[in-house]
Amino acid sequence: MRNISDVIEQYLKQVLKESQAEAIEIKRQDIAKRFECVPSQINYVINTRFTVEKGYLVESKRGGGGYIRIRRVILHEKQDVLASLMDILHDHPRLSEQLVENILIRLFEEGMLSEREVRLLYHLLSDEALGLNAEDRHLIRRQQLLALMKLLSYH
Amino acid sequence: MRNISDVIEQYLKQVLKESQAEAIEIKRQDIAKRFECVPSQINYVINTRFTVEKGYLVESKRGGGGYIRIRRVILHEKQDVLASLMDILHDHPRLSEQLVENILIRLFEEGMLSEREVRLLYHLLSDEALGLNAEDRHLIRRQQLLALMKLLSYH
DNA sequence: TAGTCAAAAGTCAAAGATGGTCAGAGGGTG
DNA sequence: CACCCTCTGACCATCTTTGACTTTTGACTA
Repeated sequence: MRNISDVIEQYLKQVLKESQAEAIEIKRQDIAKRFECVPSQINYVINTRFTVEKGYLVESKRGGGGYIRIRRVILHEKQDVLASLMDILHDHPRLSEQLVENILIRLFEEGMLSEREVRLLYHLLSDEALGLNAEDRHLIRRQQLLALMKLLSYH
Repeated sequence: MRNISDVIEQYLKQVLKESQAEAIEIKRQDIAKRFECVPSQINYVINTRFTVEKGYLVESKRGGGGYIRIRRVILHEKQDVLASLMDILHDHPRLSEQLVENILIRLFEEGMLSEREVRLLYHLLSDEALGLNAEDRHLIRRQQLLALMKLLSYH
């Protein structure tokens, strides 16, 4: 194998497969020692090989008893819908309440959000909830909608 | 289990559950001995795991016959839960990710949010979604949580 | 009754244990 | 040669553990 990142990637995927479970927990330090590399190499591998788009979810905790947990997830069938909605976000510098509503309703129609979830999210993203700093409202909405879509992109 | 704090947390919750009662009384020293740690470790566990927003109340007495009493707060009215959580929002100028998570989980435990809704909201309110403007993060979180609770109070 | 003492529990800050980030150096490939 | 991926290390953030010092309380004593 060409480089250590590929080796570590294969190793982690192997462990994940053998464990039968949908998730594994590792200690960054341990893996780094095993492959004789610096700890941040592990972050590099994770950031480049275990992304959401590739079907992985990573959580971690610092401090004593810390860990990195890698979870295998199944991607949602409607990636195309999400992609097109993200294009829309990209095309609109201003994310008005109206636009947010349209996007949420679209997600509902595609079966990706329940009616209650739409109501809930719309309420949180409303002008009223977000407050007066009109500039930032559009920014926050964009970021939160992106976070939403990232979450919806897998089961 | 990863670290002693988690172990002690589990132990106390187990005792609480088995006792049937809504409160248990422990001796700090005894618990510390049982888990071979310093007594102040118990305070750490209590301060980080048995917080008000998680639905626990802790009282204690020093001196001879001293004790620590941990009580699971059971509120029967949704309005009471929401009111107490709003008090908590009010008491915390900084709304960390951790606090937000605790509050959302509490709402789940009280039957006011589904698990999926918790995940959804948690992602929208995470540091990652809100971006680096640490100043405003706390403000946005407060406003959106208040909006959420207002919506939930209509039911 | 007031004072003293020992037995709890509380506080807090430092040390320890992890993981995260980022920018720059290093290397391989078209 | 240019560019993109990889690797490294210094510095940062967060959570846990520890211990010295403080406060509170009740019992015993003068």
